[in-house]
Amino acid sequence: MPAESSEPREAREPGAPPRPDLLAVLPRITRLGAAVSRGRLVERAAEDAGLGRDRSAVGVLVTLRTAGEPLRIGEIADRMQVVGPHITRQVQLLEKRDLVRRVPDPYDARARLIELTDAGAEAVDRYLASLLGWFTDTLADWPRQDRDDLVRLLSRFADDVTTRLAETDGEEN
Amino acid sequence: MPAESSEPREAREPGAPPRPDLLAVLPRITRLGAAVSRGRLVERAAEDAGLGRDRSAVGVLVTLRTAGEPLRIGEIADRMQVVGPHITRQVQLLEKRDLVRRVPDPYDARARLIELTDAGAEAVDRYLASLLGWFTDTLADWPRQDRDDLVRLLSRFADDVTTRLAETDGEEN
DNA sequence: TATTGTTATACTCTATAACTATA
DNA sequence: TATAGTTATAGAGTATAACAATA
Repeated sequence: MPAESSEPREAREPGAPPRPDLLAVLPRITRLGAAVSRGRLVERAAEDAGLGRDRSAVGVLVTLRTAGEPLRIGEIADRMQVVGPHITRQVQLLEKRDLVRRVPDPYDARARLIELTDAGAEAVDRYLASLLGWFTDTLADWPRQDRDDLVRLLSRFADDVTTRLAETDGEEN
Repeated sequence: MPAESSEPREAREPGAPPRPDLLAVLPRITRLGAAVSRGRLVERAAEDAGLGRDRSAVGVLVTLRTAGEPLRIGEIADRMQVVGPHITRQVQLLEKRDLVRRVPDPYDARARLIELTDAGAEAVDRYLASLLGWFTDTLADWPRQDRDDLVRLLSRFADDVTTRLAETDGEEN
């Protein structure tokens, strides 16, 4: 690993050329995002799990599954970073397919809690097993240390970016 | 690989069961992707650089910039992983704004090469400096070793996933 | 006949606006 | 009056189909 010398941060003026390694990462990340979000991997995992082709609806199920408890419409929307009406429609479709159900919120009669049915929980578990299995297989040849480092650093990176992004977006108004 | 395709999917039996830390990474990555792709960070960087709000068009400019040379419509589409007609329209819009121009392809009269104008090159450089600067700032507090590891591992991960995804998508047809 | 690109059209995902019911 | 959710509508981004020109 060549520990090339580069100057510490903060020496960044507008218009200054970005670091070459960052510039090289950008197209890779973009391609990765496009391949996963528009490619057939996710779609096929969803179909194999009996979830059909609706990516947004799958997102709702995964959100409920990782939450581990019933959530309100607004909470799902927040976690998925989309607006409420979008979730309303997805939940309606999922309800028709008996993958989720609505139960009253004991603390607020305006709201309903969205809950996975048994069928929904089983389907989303099959989906996650398939998808995560694919990534596990992809990383199978990596040294354990590298895998652990990737998971650790990527998690921290995602958290840092999300946090800073929320601040940045907020202070603009 | 003649690949008996009666059971190509769901080839996930032995190997490695999905690890819990992977399950924890998934929502983070999803949120990161949503925040970057739908949030205001990219949009604002593009506006500051004088590129307007059109994300796809910005993608075309970045693709040309990182390629370092004029590209054909089909080549841009391949690199962005979208279909040709989409690029045709983006390039038409960019041409109207004098950010790119078309020049004849000396080797094939059917094709044109798409080339950044000076104005286009300057704008995309401002955009990239702004965007990458934001990420550099976000990583500013990280230990040097962690930053280097992240860039290295994330690049390799993106390459591995993209490669394997291309194989997987391909063998399905 | 195959390939490059364009035109026209349709679909998916998500947002905004206006509204209802409860707090 | 403010909040949770719904209905209806609009927009951005991308795909598919049919076609033109050149190889």
